[in-house]
Amino acid sequence: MKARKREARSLNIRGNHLRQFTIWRVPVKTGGAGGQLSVLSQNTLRWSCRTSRRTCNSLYKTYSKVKKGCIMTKSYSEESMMPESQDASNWNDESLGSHDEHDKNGERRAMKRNCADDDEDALNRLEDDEDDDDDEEDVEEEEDDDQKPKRRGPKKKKMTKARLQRFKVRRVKANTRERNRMHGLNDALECLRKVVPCYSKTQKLSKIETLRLAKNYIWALSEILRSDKSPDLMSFVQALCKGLSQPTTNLVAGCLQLSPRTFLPEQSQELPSHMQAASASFTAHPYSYQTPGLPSPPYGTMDSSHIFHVKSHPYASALEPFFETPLTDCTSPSFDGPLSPPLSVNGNFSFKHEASSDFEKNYAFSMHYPGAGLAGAQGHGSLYGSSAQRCEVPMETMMSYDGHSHHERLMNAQLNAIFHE
DNA sequence: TAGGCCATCTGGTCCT
DNA sequence: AGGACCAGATGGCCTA
Repeated sequence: MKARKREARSLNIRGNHLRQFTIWRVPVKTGGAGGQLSVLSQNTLRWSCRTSRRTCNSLYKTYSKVKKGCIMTKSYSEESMMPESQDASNWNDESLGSHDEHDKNGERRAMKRNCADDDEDALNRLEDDEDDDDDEEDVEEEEDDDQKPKRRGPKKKKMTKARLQRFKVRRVKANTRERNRMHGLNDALECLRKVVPCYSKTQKLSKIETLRLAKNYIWALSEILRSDKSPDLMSFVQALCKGLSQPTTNLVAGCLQLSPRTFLPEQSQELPSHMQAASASFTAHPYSYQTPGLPSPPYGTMDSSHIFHVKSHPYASALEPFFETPLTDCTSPSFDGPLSPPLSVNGNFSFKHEASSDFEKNYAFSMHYPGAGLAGAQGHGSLYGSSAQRCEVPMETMMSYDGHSHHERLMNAQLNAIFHE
């Protein structure tokens, strides 16, 4: 590594005033932030970085290889404009390196790896640790009488070897439970992804976007029930996309074969007058539905590859103004992932699966599908007409529905439903 | 290089 | 004591 000896100065780190250590400026281009490799002592190096935590860690991994056998510590500061002369004791400080016997993070990471690979192996390793502990004295609670005020209340029991082992085993089991719990949560979220009006296997909605879209979807369906009339497509999609990030909006637009430009609020003033009127009929609501200003990830601009294209549609000419590209354009790259539940604003359409998919093998049925998905299955179905129109598929079936092999047919059905009045 | 998203670990809190 | 739940911390992966 090329480092330039810069200067010698004193520094106060964690109350320890270090004098006359050498700073090596590491040539890292971080928009003026940069990093410094400080030689605190003969065998102690310190990586300081005026960047974000993520960048600091990344850079640390690179520059920690500079001098093997040394104790490496690192620190970072989010304030990239911090003057160089500023005391680094204010920086977020943490210790790293296997040489640091107080390295809690290193131990945590090691435990993480063990448990992630195999809990049994981790437990075996803990047993090995237990063997190692036999050579040591019992671990007692850390006491710094000079540094910290004495605690009130009952003293903690001494951490005997047996207690330590039980603690470790308990921790491993708790990690397993927590992992499983999060997996269950993710499974439920995946189910939710499949019942909101936008689903793609290759471009999954993020967790937060899935929740936002689901909330919007529920609200939009509720509004339909409340007003007892079908909204227009534009206002419905507007309601769906409120507060969503640009990529998610694009995805929803793609699922509906719309151009996001035609319904995004910021572009609404550019819409033709009849579209604005249509939007107002749905968005002006006594509940004063508001999505708080949510930060949208800087994913970039609209990606036309997400836009659905259908081969033909009976309402193509009527829909033409809403679409970014001609509906008859079948040469454009098609949307990789279709909708999961067929989206219907009024829930009047029906479709039948043909015996050509994996889905058919497991779910042979013909049903009238109220686009509400969950809502339709649970209670909104009766509001969409006779019992014959209700979804009579068990919830488990609904939740595991996967319509990837029918996306074009479903899309046609959806559009048919949306504009069938 | 920055930042978003995610999985995982961890310790605290609450409840049984 | 132990399980469920939660939030913070961390590193990996990915994209702009």
